[in-house]
Amino acid sequence: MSETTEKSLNFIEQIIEEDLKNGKHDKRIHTRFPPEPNGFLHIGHAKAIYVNFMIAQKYGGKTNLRFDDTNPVKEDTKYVEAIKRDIQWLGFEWEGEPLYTSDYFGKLYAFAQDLIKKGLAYVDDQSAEEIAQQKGTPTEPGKESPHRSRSVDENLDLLERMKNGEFDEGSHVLRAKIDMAHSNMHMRDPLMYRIKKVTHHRTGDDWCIYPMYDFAHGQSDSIEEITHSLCSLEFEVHRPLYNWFIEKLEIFPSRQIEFARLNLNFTVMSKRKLLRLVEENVVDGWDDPRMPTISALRRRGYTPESIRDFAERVGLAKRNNIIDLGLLEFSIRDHLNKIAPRVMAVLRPLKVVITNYPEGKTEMLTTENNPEDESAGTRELPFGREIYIEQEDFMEDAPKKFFRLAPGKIVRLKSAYIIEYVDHKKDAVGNITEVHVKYFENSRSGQDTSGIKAKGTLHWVSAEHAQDAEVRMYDRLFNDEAPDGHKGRDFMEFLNPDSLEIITNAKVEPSLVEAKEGDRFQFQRLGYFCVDNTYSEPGKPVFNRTVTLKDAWAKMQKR
RNA sequence: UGCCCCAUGGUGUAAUGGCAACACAUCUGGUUUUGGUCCAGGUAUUCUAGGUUCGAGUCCUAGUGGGGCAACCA
Repeated sequence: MSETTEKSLNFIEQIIEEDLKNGKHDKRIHTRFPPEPNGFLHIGHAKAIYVNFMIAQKYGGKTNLRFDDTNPVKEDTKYVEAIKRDIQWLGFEWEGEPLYTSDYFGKLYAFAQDLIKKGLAYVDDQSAEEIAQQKGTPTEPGKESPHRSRSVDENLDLLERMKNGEFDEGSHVLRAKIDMAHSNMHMRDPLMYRIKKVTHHRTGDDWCIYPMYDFAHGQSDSIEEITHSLCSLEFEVHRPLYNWFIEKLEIFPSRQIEFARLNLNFTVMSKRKLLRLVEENVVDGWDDPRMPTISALRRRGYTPESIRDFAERVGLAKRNNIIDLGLLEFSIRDHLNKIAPRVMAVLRPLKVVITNYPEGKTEMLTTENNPEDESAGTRELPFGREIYIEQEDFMEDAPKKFFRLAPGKIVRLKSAYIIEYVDHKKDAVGNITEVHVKYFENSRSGQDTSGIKAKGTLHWVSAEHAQDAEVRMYDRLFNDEAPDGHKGRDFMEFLNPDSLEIITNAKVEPSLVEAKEGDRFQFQRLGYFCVDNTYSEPGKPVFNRTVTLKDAWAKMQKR
């Protein structure tokens, strides 16, 4: 037996294990993920998806995918497709076919009739304004509607006529009869149905009335016999109403449990704000790699594994939280470090001439594809008299701790030779245009007999063989930790003007020309990059920077 | 000034009345043909005040602080 360090349970797992112990629901566990198809899924949803699917998986249960489509004004089939794709990409499989709240419109209508018959619901023909006014405030009780005590038959008839489209939008609603003085605002005769003469993406024009969230969600859970209905903290105050409907309708008692949603610093997460970024063309669309959406993370080069790992690491509790973006970056670096092939790419090329290397000679050098993974094998890299190195890897006046190329310095070219500075040239305005070095012939990688110790190692590409490539350097969209956390200031004020830098003349090793959409690489010493799925063309890949490498040198320079 | 929820290092999450720990971040050092990875180590934590108890981060009360609730949205 191996020693397994027992991982402690989160509060939902504790509830579930208690239920299991008590034999509740015949020890069955069934969760659901209930998105409204009115926008794209983001990293916050990824956590909710992870929580729902992993908890069911852990206890041998099932997870439904249910589209909460009760408001046809905002919903659309195109979002249904995007949501399904994102969940599958994350690696989760829902039980059976996707479900829809709209599938239950008939049952919900019957539930409404049932409540009317029990004297627990009534049709109100006041305006939205009047109803809002009578609702009271958190500190003052509300007033009862003058229509509150209509007869069962009259209510039944009015509801029927609402359904049949005999009334205008806004003229009538169905309300639950609970308590207009209740301390919980949601219990003050909440709306159950409103008239909307709008075509629904699935039921078409079958219905003129649509149920409100509170009269749809819990009952849908119940119809599907969901045992544990997990949702975010904001629905905590809805729980008494959720339970009220279930109790009065005498239907399957699903249990709602709330947990804290994910918040990330340096970003915004609300659909409304993300939509604004898209509509005002601040970004390139919902899947712009700077967005926190699942589709953007995918395009940026994040792996499903890394997002699941992140969701695991952020934990699960009821405390409001703001997760450091650095944790997400840790998760993707950690995964990519293990799987991404290392390649040579120079973003800002500086020509280096090896003056003692034979002109016209090309030799092939062997380099490992991934030092973390022996099975990744090796490949050949062409080397010649002229190469490109990174501009920032040469300094005319270098400080002591600069372990790169500079007057008087010796460095190793990764997988190639050790070189020594000889000379450099500048243009009229003082830019360095070319560096001359000499190489040590007996220092070739793998067969180094020179005995020379080089302090630094540089990445490079052969000038003759290098290919031009476009590289998109993405950075955080906002330069403020909480862009939407400043009272009286718009989050757009905190946009990072440098969130995208497009480099069109990067030099990459020849093998990269064949890179395909979605391929991920580590550009040696620079970071992780992947082939963009939108701008790339066959033979002309465009690379997105997923994340930089950790950079101790940059950190040192800041100090 | 009503109701509900929450409070543990910088950020998250554990400790289920019995030695406050883990991850990320941060700092030192080592290894290294990536200033990456890896390895070793350090800094740093129970909101306040009472109470219960042999013993409280944990239970109780009050306070303080944070969040949520008054859409014909979900």
